[in-house]
Amino acid sequence: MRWTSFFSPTLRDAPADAEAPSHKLLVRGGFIRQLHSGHYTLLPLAFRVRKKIIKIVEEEMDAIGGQEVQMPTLQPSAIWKESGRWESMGDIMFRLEDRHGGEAALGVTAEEIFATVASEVSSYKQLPQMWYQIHTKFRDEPRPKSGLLRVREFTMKDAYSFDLDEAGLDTAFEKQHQAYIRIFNRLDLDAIPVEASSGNMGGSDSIEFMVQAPSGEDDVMLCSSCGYAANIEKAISRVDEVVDSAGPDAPEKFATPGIRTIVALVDAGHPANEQIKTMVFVIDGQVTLALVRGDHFINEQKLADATQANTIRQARREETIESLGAEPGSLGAVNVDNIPVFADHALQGRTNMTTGANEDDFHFSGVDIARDIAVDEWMDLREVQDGELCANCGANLSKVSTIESGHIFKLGTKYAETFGAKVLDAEGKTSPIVMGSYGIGIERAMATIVETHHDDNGIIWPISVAPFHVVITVVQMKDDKSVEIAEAIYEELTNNGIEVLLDDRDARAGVKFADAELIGIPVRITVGPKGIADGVVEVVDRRDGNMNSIKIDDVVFNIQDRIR
RNA sequence: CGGGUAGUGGCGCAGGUUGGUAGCGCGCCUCGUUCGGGACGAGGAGGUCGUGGGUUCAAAUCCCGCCUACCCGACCA
Repeated sequence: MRWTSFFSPTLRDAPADAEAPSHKLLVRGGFIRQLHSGHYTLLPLAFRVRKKIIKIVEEEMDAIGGQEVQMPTLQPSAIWKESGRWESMGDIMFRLEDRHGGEAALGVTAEEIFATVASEVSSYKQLPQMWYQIHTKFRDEPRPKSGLLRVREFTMKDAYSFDLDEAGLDTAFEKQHQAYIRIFNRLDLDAIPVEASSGNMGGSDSIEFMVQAPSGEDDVMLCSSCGYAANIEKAISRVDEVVDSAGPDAPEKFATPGIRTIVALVDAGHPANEQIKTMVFVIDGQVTLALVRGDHFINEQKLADATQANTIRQARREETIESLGAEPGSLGAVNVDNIPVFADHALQGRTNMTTGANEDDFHFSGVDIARDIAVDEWMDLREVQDGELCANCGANLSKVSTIESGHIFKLGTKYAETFGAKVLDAEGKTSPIVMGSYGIGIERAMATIVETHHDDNGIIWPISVAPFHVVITVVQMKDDKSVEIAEAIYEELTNNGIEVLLDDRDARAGVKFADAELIGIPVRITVGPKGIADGVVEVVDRRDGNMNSIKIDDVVFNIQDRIR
């Protein structure tokens, strides 16, 4: 490709509203342009990178027996209603009506459709199966941001496995896990597999592949000593024990005028770890209390997971007042029996604690949880904090910000049962197919690579996904000899299957160098009169800037060697 | 959804409080001189000032509504 006929509108300045490095560089480099919030046009450069990522993903999926298919993106509401996710997907789903008033949605993910197709499998002899597609997904994110990192329309590789039993699922899951490791290696992404919450996918185990980056939105707890790694929505740690002093025979109400927070109550002589923090949620329409220790923090996803909630939100002030009779700040679970109460494990067996009295400006002290609070269920609700101790080995946990690059789920039989995907086993018994689901966001992977592969001058693509392998910079377009040699090298490299961008623009060398570095081509060949006089061209490595003078006759071999 | 900021040529911005018919840098086009790290000179092209309404002789500027984008939050009970 010749630069003069290639569309790559580079900019000197990044748009003012870009924040993340990948956002700035992809816009500046002429890879992408925004159409509106969360929707981007992929220009030729980005499209080339996307294609390469897709190819790698396809090769690794095919290598573990994946069969590529394509499902419709416009989907009828019926299948989503059957699985219950027409409700539980909530506002994330783009919904629309056709001319007959039929409800439909744009695909967010495709478990329902794949399970529907899998209902044609009727014998265990046809299993296992593994199907995947690379297709557009639509998600009406509450807040698209950071260029390609969080968008509303994107390409996703979603794979689905179908097995006779749990053991088969384990095998498929492990194959995917290994394939993911290979994919991220080839993308040069240092992805850490972590234990994760399954969200509203349902199912048991799930593993996320997380890439550390400052612009990441997901927090992960890592143990440097034993390797424990978990999403903060799932992570656990050692809890420091508190020894309670003996309390009274019954809770004692006391006045706390103006005291509305844990901190204020600490100032009044009640240590935070001797308080009960009471939060009010509405879970699937039901007002519910969630309790954690005063110095702990609740993780809402943990509550959602533990209660298998479809929808969960914090209660509005009016709802709180109506159901408990007091304003936030004076809430508690003592004597509450008409509302479900869920409590964090760290509160189990605690006595002589302080909590709100459900009466404005009053609290209880001397609360014995077992005696005074009707806990309906104990669960893990506490969010691990940076620096807490690893539950496995006791070393320090550190909290790192990461980008979720892949997620694999063991789904179990939920979708198969709903959509009648069942087979007869060897004994002639009917059994539901056991499914797994495995996703990678293609454009997010692209942006993540930029997040982790750039310097002050621009992007540094790994060879495996670079839009071109080589850029030939002709320093002096007016120098016929330079042009002639550049053309010859261009032709020979191209004939050898190497992707070359020939910078034949009549621009100053500085401009050409800067653009080549900005768009991040891994290898640059500089052809100019200075080198030609000595019979050489310069070959520069984008990563380290190292420059080698190479004899013109040797340059093709040299390049082949580099990009192998 | 809540809070904040901002919409003026392709990109970055000024102008606005004090209304008078739009400007700067970069980029783009032409010519010339230059030419190994974002050149210089001369001459050009390009803007319904987000949008609808209002006030006024006159609105980018003042007033009201709406739209859009970005940032923070949507845990501190």
